[in-house]
Amino acid sequence: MDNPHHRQLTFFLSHSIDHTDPPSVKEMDFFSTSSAPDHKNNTSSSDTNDDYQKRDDQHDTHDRHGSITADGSPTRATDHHVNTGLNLTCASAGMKKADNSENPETELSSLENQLGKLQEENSKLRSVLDQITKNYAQLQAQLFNALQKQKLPKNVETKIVDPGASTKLDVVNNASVSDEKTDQDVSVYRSNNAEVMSKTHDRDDDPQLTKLNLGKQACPDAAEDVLDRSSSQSWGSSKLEEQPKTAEQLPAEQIPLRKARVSVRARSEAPMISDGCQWRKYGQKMAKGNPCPRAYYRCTMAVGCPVRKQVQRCADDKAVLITTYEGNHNHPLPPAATAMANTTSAAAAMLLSGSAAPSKEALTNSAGYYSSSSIPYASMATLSASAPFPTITLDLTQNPNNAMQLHRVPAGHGATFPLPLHAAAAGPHLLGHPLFFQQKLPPAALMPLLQRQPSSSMVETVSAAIASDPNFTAALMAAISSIIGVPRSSDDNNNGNGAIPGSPQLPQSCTTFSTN
DNA sequence: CGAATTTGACCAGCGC
DNA sequence: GCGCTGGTCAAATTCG
Repeated sequence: MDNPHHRQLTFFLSHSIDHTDPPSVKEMDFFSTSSAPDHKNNTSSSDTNDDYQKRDDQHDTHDRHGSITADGSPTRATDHHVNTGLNLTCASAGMKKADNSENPETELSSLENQLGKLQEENSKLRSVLDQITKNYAQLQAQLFNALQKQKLPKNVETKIVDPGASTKLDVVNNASVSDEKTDQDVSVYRSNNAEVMSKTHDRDDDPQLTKLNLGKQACPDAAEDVLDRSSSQSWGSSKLEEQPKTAEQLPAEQIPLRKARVSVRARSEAPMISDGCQWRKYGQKMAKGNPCPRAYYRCTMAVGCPVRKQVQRCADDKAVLITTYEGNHNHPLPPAATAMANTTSAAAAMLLSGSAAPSKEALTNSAGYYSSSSIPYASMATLSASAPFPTITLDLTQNPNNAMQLHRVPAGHGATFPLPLHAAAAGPHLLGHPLFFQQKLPPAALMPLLQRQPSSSMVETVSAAIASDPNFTAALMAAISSIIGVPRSSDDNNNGNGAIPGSPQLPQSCTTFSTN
């Protein structure tokens, strides 16, 4: 919104580090980001997008000064004000000085040539990025198709009305998760995955979505798309909305998904963690077994936004704030809110896809695999069936060595399967990957991902931040989702370090490191 | 005065 | 059918 190019700029900048870029790359709009020497380490939440815009304006002003000189303005003194600390600008200034004795028209044509090269370079980068995104989406769609053929020999409709087909879930969730609807919905989700992928490009008629698709990664997009359906329909239980038909009455692709909830546990003294969204409290209840009331909030950033969240303090440890998100936003989000939304969407998508796929043995096997590996910071995946909805919990209350735990709480008995997941080290690539729990994905297939784990410095940085500041939760989400959702929507122009009020911002290095 | 919050009532789902 | 519980509504209240 404020700066539609910001995300893209960040992407390019992060890659320009490793390459010998032509000066043109540095001179592009990247001024706004690279010219701010304090930007990388800027931890001020007041550094809003407006500030970036102001900086852009200032640089534009400088550029205009330069153009004045290029036009042969007699006031050559403006050359001395051009130095913004940018190499290219300096080089240009130096070049101008060197060309002072030459014809201004020659200088102008030279600048035009450079501009042309810049545009050409930008165009190439855009096309490369677009191509990568498309390839990723295609590969993911193919993978889902392959998994479908592997695990869904029956056609979708047959599967939906076949209660006996719930054995997959039963393996995971034990006998208590024989919920037929859950199985149906999950099955539909899985069957729709490929369709979701393809629809990523079917929505190009939406101007805004077209922008988003330019650089969107398929995984989070698919997750959000799926959850879009889930949220908009699952929350349709409201009296104000039309009741969805039963599974048997609807075509497979129209069957609403089972609600997936994403719960975030974080230590915080504040009554509510800041996630960048605007919420309105609409109810409060005393929940059974917890002396602390549960507060109900709905998103008020757009009329009809289906997203709800529940906030409650943990009965065992009242310092722990449990925030449960449900649904997906139907409107553009500010960077901070996008971060959280991406994270919860990715987690929910992973839950939905994973709950249908993994077997107990698979979890155990994978646990054995990972626990036998030398991956530090292993955590656990918890399966339970007490919840009416499959719930995934991002536990940020643990010690720094277990900065983030992943608990899957579908239904039942509270059985715990050891599934080491080091979200910070193994990377949100896995955390947000719907296939992470797929038992038929050989461990070897995950190795490349695991090998991409960031250095310990990243881990330590995040972990230390979490340990030192409970409000870091939202910022961590921003960092995670900045990786999961790279690149994100055009209005997400804060390098993934959304301006979360009261929350410290992640060093840019985190995002840059993980992206590469 | 409008927006946000509080709080009791209401409804639906579920288990007995 | 009844009671319990979770979730939502909406009038009343509070706040800025």
